Amino acid sequence: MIEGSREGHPSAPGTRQPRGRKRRAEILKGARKLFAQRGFRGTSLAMLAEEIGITDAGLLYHFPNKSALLLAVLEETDREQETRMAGDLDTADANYIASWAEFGKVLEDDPVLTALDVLMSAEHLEAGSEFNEYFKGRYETFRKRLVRSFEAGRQAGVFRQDFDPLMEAALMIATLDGLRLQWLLSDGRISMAEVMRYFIGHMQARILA
Amino acid sequence: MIEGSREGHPSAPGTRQPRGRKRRAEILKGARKLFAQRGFRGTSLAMLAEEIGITDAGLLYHFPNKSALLLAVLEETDREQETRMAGDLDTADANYIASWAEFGKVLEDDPVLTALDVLMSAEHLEAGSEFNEYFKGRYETFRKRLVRSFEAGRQAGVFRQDFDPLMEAALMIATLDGLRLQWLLSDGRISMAEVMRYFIGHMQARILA
DNA sequence: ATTATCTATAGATCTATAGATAATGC
DNA sequence: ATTATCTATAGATCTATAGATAATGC
Repeated sequence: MIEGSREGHPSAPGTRQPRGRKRRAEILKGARKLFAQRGFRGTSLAMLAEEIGITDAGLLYHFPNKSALLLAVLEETDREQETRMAGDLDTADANYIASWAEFGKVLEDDPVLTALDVLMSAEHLEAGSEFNEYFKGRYETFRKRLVRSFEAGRQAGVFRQDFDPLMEAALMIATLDGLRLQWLLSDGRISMAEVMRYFIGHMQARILA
Repeated sequence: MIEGSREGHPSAPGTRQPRGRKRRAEILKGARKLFAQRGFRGTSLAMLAEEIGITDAGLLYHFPNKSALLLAVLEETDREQETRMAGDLDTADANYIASWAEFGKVLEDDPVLTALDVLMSAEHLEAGSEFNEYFKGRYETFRKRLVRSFEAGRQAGVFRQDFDPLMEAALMIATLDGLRLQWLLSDGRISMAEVMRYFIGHMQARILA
């Protein structure tokens, strides 16, 4: 359904020469920033081009249209988040839980990415809209990985038998997501890092064997 | 800073005759729906006018511009939420906490309003943007009311002495906010009502005396 | 007589394309 | 020779206003 990232066979435009690759990276960085500040719909190609110091037609040489650009931004941030949170998601023991306590801090350290995620998810809530499936899938995947972690920890005897992994996963994700909004709308006075540590502390009390 | 809701002295246009008042209400309802589906920036006056069965110029007789329309929508939803959650916020004892457990259910019962809140908050995250202060203020107010509830319950001896009201308030709001997104992006498979009850159950265990 | 709505349109975007030009790599 | 970028512009919006007309209330 979502097209545009991988072209035919010859490598995508803007990736063949160093100059092009560099410009492409600048475009992605600028897009991430403006989409995070003003949303996908609130950012025009002209605004973005000006931010980068290029014309909008120049920009469209690199990405065939605005949607393809957003897709590329999302693919890039996905890769980053994957490497950042890598091991923390796919196994679980007492140490991993401790690392979950730092997820709030991780988000605070990249405010642009945090705002981007909040805004892009919200702008694509509508069923059937172009990126809706993408965001639904991302939630599903993330939640499933957490659930598997909880189950693994339970089988390893690190966690108790009588808790509901899906419930805990949904709650943990909700906490993290909700904190983003509150952090962004309180000039940072509500600390994601702090509240997340508090939350995970109590989660440990609930589920550790 | 935000203008447009209250006009000069003669009552606002569209409120003087029954026909006008009815149309005005239809506009607000349509705006709520479309803003919730496609965002403020994603909704054009023409789209909205068509939804209602009027022309965009006709619409602008009732609200001088798009911002004034959003402001009116927000004022209306504020009033509704205030009456709905009325007593539940300004005192706290064991019963009130039980009513907090139903906040998830309350949000599930009005999906349009829930999506509207998520989308409008996200679209106005940027410091200095037209409605940013409005959303910041709303969070601040809500959080303060909860903190006061917690403190009142503590002084009444219903709650323990050794918990942090601000932390619990921030966490409770984050949970509710995060659940909205997860609920909306899971076709309702993650139930706000259910997870919120679970959360409040454990909160009670933490803070009840 | 006043209030509500419409037609028509200005003027400012916005996305995207065509075709020309400049920069790079062989 | 190929890749990257620009100029110019089409065509589709978008918000908002001016001025005309229709509906309502006295």
